[in-house]
Amino acid sequence: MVKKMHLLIVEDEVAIRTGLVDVFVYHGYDVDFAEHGEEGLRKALSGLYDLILLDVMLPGINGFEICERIRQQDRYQPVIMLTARTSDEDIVQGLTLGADDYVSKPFSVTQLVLRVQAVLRRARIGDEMEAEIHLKNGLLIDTQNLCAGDDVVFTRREMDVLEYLNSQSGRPVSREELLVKVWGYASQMEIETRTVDIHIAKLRRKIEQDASNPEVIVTVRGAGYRLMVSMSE
Amino acid sequence: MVKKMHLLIVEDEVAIRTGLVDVFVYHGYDVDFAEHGEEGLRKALSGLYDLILLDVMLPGINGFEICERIRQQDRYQPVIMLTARTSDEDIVQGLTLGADDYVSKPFSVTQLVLRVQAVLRRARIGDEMEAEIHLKNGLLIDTQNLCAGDDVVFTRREMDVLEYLNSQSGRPVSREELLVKVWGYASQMEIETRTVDIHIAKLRRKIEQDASNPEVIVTVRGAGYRLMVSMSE
DNA sequence: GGCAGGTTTTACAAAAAATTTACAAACGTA
DNA sequence: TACGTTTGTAAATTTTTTGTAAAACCTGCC
Repeated sequence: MVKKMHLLIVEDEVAIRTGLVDVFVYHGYDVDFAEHGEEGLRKALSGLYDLILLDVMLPGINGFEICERIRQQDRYQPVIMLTARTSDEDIVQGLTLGADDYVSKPFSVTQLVLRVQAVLRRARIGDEMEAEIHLKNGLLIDTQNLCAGDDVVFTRREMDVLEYLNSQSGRPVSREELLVKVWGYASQMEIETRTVDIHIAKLRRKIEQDASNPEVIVTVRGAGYRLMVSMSE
Repeated sequence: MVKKMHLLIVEDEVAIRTGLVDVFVYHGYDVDFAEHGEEGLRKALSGLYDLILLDVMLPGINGFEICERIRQQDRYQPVIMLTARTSDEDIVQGLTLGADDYVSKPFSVTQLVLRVQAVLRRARIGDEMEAEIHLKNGLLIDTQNLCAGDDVVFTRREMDVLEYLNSQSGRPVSREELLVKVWGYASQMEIETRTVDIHIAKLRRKIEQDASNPEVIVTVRGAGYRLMVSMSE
């Protein structure tokens, strides 16, 4: 079964925003939105979304800035820019700042849906999971067989967590992000569970030299967990 | 030794078709082709090809339809769609109908070769069926005669399962994959049958020393079943 | 029809995994 | 130091996955 894609729509005009939300919900996406630049930036940087639709003209921080900031954090986060301006300078700027596509208002809604799908598909191509993960402490994880070494075996969920942490290469990943990306929770809902912590604890018992003094899955207080992999590649 | 990959090219324009055939033959593929939709559909459904290149604009049945029919039969059959149309409708339809990739004409030939390679790599094909399977416990399976040793005989279905597990050389294979590849289930719909487990249990009773402690067909919980073959080759 | 061999469903038990709960410990901060 | 917050984790509980016996179901055959 294919997991629901999570979109973030950053758009201040109410009519357009609600329209877009409806359309994408109708098409089966999980949709969250932001009404101004600050909120947009904060949510965009949370790592919770598979794709971000970004209006250029926003009160507060503008779309270009947000896009630039996103790129600083995550080179691969898909972003599509929306704008009323049609001048070529904008397009160029949007692209050089790293948007994956650029749609001018007024746009056809089907058009936009299609572009979103295209960008998501393209993003998935470079998304192949690794067969092996080399941890900082030398342990070699076999992601296919859910094991490491001769006597360490992982459950499906544990491996999913490891793989996701690994895919974010060294960045601390929040519990919320894990719940969305690994567990498939919808991003908006209030979450009240400790299951992530429990899984981290179990993983640590399996992969750390000294589980009470973790060196591979490091806690970044207030931010999340961070996987330390071998530096040799 | 790696098996030659078999491609099917479904394309009505002679120039493009022969060009593509030449290119892929040059790159070491076994290539067959079809000139119109009906022939394409028939050949595509034969299950003989590792990958199908499908033009969208065809006389008779169009590429989308063919793709849809292929998907009904085999969820994992790799398909790449080719099209001259650049309208977004095509893209979306191709994607929702399940093509693995989508290349717009005019395309660069190297591009296309690369995409083909990428899709094939992802599809993990390339293992041929063997006449004999040497199991880890020394048992020698005669796949032609559906037997092993003097008094172990297999049913057709049991042998198909064994052969498919063997073709995936040590990788755990999920129930779902077995249902698609061996039973021919097509759908992405929720599957609700225990028949795979039952067949595994029967196989174990025939090939394992101690069926309640399997060493040849190993369960990888959360991932599937994995066949352990003799290491001497 | 009845039979035989093979396949699939059903039903239940056992095992494993996921999650909640509850409490303790660590941390940041005033 | 005292306080609220975040994190760690043992134990209990719930849910899911797996194994398998037995019954039901095919399908071709006499």
